[in-house]
Amino acid sequence: MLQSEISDILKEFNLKVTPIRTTVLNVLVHSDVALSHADITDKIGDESVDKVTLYRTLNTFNEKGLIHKVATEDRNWLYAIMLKSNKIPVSEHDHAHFICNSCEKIFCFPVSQHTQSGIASIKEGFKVLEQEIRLHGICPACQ
Amino acid sequence: MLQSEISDILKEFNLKVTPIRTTVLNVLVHSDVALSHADITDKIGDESVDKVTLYRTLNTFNEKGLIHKVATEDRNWLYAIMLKSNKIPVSEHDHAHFICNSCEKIFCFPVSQHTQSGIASIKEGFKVLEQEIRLHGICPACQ
DNA sequence: CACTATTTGCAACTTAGTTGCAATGGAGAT
DNA sequence: ATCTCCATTGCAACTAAGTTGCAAATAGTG
Repeated sequence: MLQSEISDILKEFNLKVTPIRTTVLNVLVHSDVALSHADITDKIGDESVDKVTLYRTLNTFNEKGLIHKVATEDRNWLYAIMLKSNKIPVSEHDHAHFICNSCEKIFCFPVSQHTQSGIASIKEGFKVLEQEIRLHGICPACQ
Repeated sequence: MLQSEISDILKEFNLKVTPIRTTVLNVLVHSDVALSHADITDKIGDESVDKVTLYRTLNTFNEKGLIHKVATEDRNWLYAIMLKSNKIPVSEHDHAHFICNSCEKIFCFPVSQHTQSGIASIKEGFKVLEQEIRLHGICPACQ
């Protein structure tokens, strides 16, 4: 993905284009798994980013619907962008997370309407507005 | 539920019967929603329990499969027991959590095999071993 | 270029949860 | 009932993730 496309995404979400935001978004766009604050810090590597700034950047992205947060089993946050095939991020309320028991990576992908409908009326009297499905197992790379 | 039944559950899970465990299990058994460490401390009230002991008690219960932990959106742990109709706890890998957007209570209930099957093969190459479904919405009491 | 609102960096703080260790106590054996 | 051993408990100090306040820097607009 070109640098200009990263900028375009930021502009589309009404965010000022800054070096940090570009760097962070770039990392997220090129990852197929959800990343923690520490993962992102590592990936950025050299030109170290202040931890507070990174938290704020991620929270801003999340508030604008550009990425979303997943709380892990060990009570950390993971952050992931969801891109449609055309590389434009979509904000999605209904999605699934697959957590690999072996490598502990978290994969994130949308869930079909068809799969959702089966769950929608689980219990009398509970009005379901959005949902997340967490799957634990073994990812293709670890099998 | 009688005090002797609480003891029986502990024994059944190979846990020594102690006053603290009895108290904590009693609180969990009588709650229809998942409780945080702080919730449990509050419910116990007077005869204050050391926070470390409570964490250890909850983790022990969790390891033995007597209760299970849910990570909340605000990165706290909630703890819940799952009872079958006959009031014997079941250790269940596949279950759903319903989080009320209004009162923020978390309800926990098993998911039918039928509902599960729809999700099991979401993505090629991912071997699903267990799953959790999170539903966000409005609980009956808040409608 | 100049101006303003937003973003960034630093230091200090908060809070959930953990670790180490000594004291206590449950429950099976005698 | 008492002894003994090992699991459990309580306390203090610690860790680590994430937040807050504030001053300095900077994007974007005219």
